[in-house]
Amino acid sequence: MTKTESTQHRILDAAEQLFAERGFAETSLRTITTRAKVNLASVNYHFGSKKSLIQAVFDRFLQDFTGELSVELLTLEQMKAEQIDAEKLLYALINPLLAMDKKRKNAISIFMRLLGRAYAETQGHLRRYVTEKYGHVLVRFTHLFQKGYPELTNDQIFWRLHYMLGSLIFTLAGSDALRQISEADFNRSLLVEDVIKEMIPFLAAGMKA
Amino acid sequence: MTKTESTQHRILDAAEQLFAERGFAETSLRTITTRAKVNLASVNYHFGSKKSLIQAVFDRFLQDFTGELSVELLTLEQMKAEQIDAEKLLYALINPLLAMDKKRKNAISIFMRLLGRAYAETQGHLRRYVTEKYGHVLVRFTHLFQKGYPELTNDQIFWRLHYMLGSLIFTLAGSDALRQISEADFNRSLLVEDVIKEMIPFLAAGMKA
DNA sequence: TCATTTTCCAAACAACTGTTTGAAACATAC
DNA sequence: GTATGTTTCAAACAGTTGTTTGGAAAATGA
Repeated sequence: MTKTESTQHRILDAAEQLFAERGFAETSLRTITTRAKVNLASVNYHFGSKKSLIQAVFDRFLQDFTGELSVELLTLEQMKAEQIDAEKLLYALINPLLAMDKKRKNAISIFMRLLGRAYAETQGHLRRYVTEKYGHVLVRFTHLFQKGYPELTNDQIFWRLHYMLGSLIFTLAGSDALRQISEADFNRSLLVEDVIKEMIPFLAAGMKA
Repeated sequence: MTKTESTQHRILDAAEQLFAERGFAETSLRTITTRAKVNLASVNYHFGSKKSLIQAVFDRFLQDFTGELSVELLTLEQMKAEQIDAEKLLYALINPLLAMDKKRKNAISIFMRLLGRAYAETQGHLRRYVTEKYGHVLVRFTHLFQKGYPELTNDQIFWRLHYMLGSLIFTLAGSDALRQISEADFNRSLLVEDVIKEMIPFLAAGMKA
């Protein structure tokens, strides 16, 4: 148990945490390799470059997430249009997230932060990489949304999807910090799952509006 | 007309645009001073440091925004509880934004990008600076929300406010890019105002849920 | 006009960045 | 054992970063 992990694994673990905390440009390879307790040169040896390391971090998360999301979408795709509603669509996104969080501590927060940073990367390398490699799953989600709510125009679907993602990413990315604020102000503790469950009615109401 | 602006003004203009586009760490002082057509040393001369320059950029935006927001809140604060609803609260935020956008081109997109980046700054220097200096306006907004919807718990108010901000910031920060996607996919042009008006029913429904 | 303060500017500074190198250490197979 | 391929490591590389410096230029006030 807790065997010494491989160098690549250790680098990925340290990198994803530091990238989520500080951002890509603000995290130097020396910080990563120090935390991972590996030699500086091993990043370039195993991953080629810092850019490739960033992509590798995303790949590990997104393969896991999109895999589970695809299963959720498959069951929804077999339903009739009347059976599809906003809540079911939301849970198709949230269930894979919660599953990730069970396997790895703070996975949701880290993952959402990374997504937020990828989105902020307006120069777009990373955003393009992510959408080109994993965009097809989002397209399937969009089609289910249209199927469940045929009275909405394509534009409305498109934008409401982004409003929803905005709430999700923004809130869950900051859930650590926000939870602390909430605990200080209202003197009660909150779990990520509680925060998410609080979101469902808000988002569902908006999607149906 | 179009007199040569002061050095500080030119630096602020170049900086806010570049910070919004690329981020703080990704934007060097040399890039800023080149675009502003001023000497490199003038940033440290006029602002002291890069960090102070970032704060100055935020100050210029936030003084403008919170000033106008405060006026909107004042009229709401004179209303009876029954008159306050989600739509009015949303317009209290949105009207100052639209006013800014009229004065300065793409101001909404730039402003929201900056806010998103400040929020992502989890180390927190900037976030703390912003909340400490301008947080009281947000507190007034929260109180109005509570007044209008007394059936909601403090927790619900707190979180729904953040869901709303997430949608707003996320969507409007990327509105340039998203508008392009939307125009390509659905072959119709959109204005920022249209995007915002699309958001109102979504957000209002969620807040009332 | 002269004296004083403010602003500008080219050059240099030390610190840090991602990446490369070549040899050492290790592992694997024969 | 030797030979072969893989992985680690300290050191150095060239480039970029924010900041400082000291003198020139401009502006200000008497």
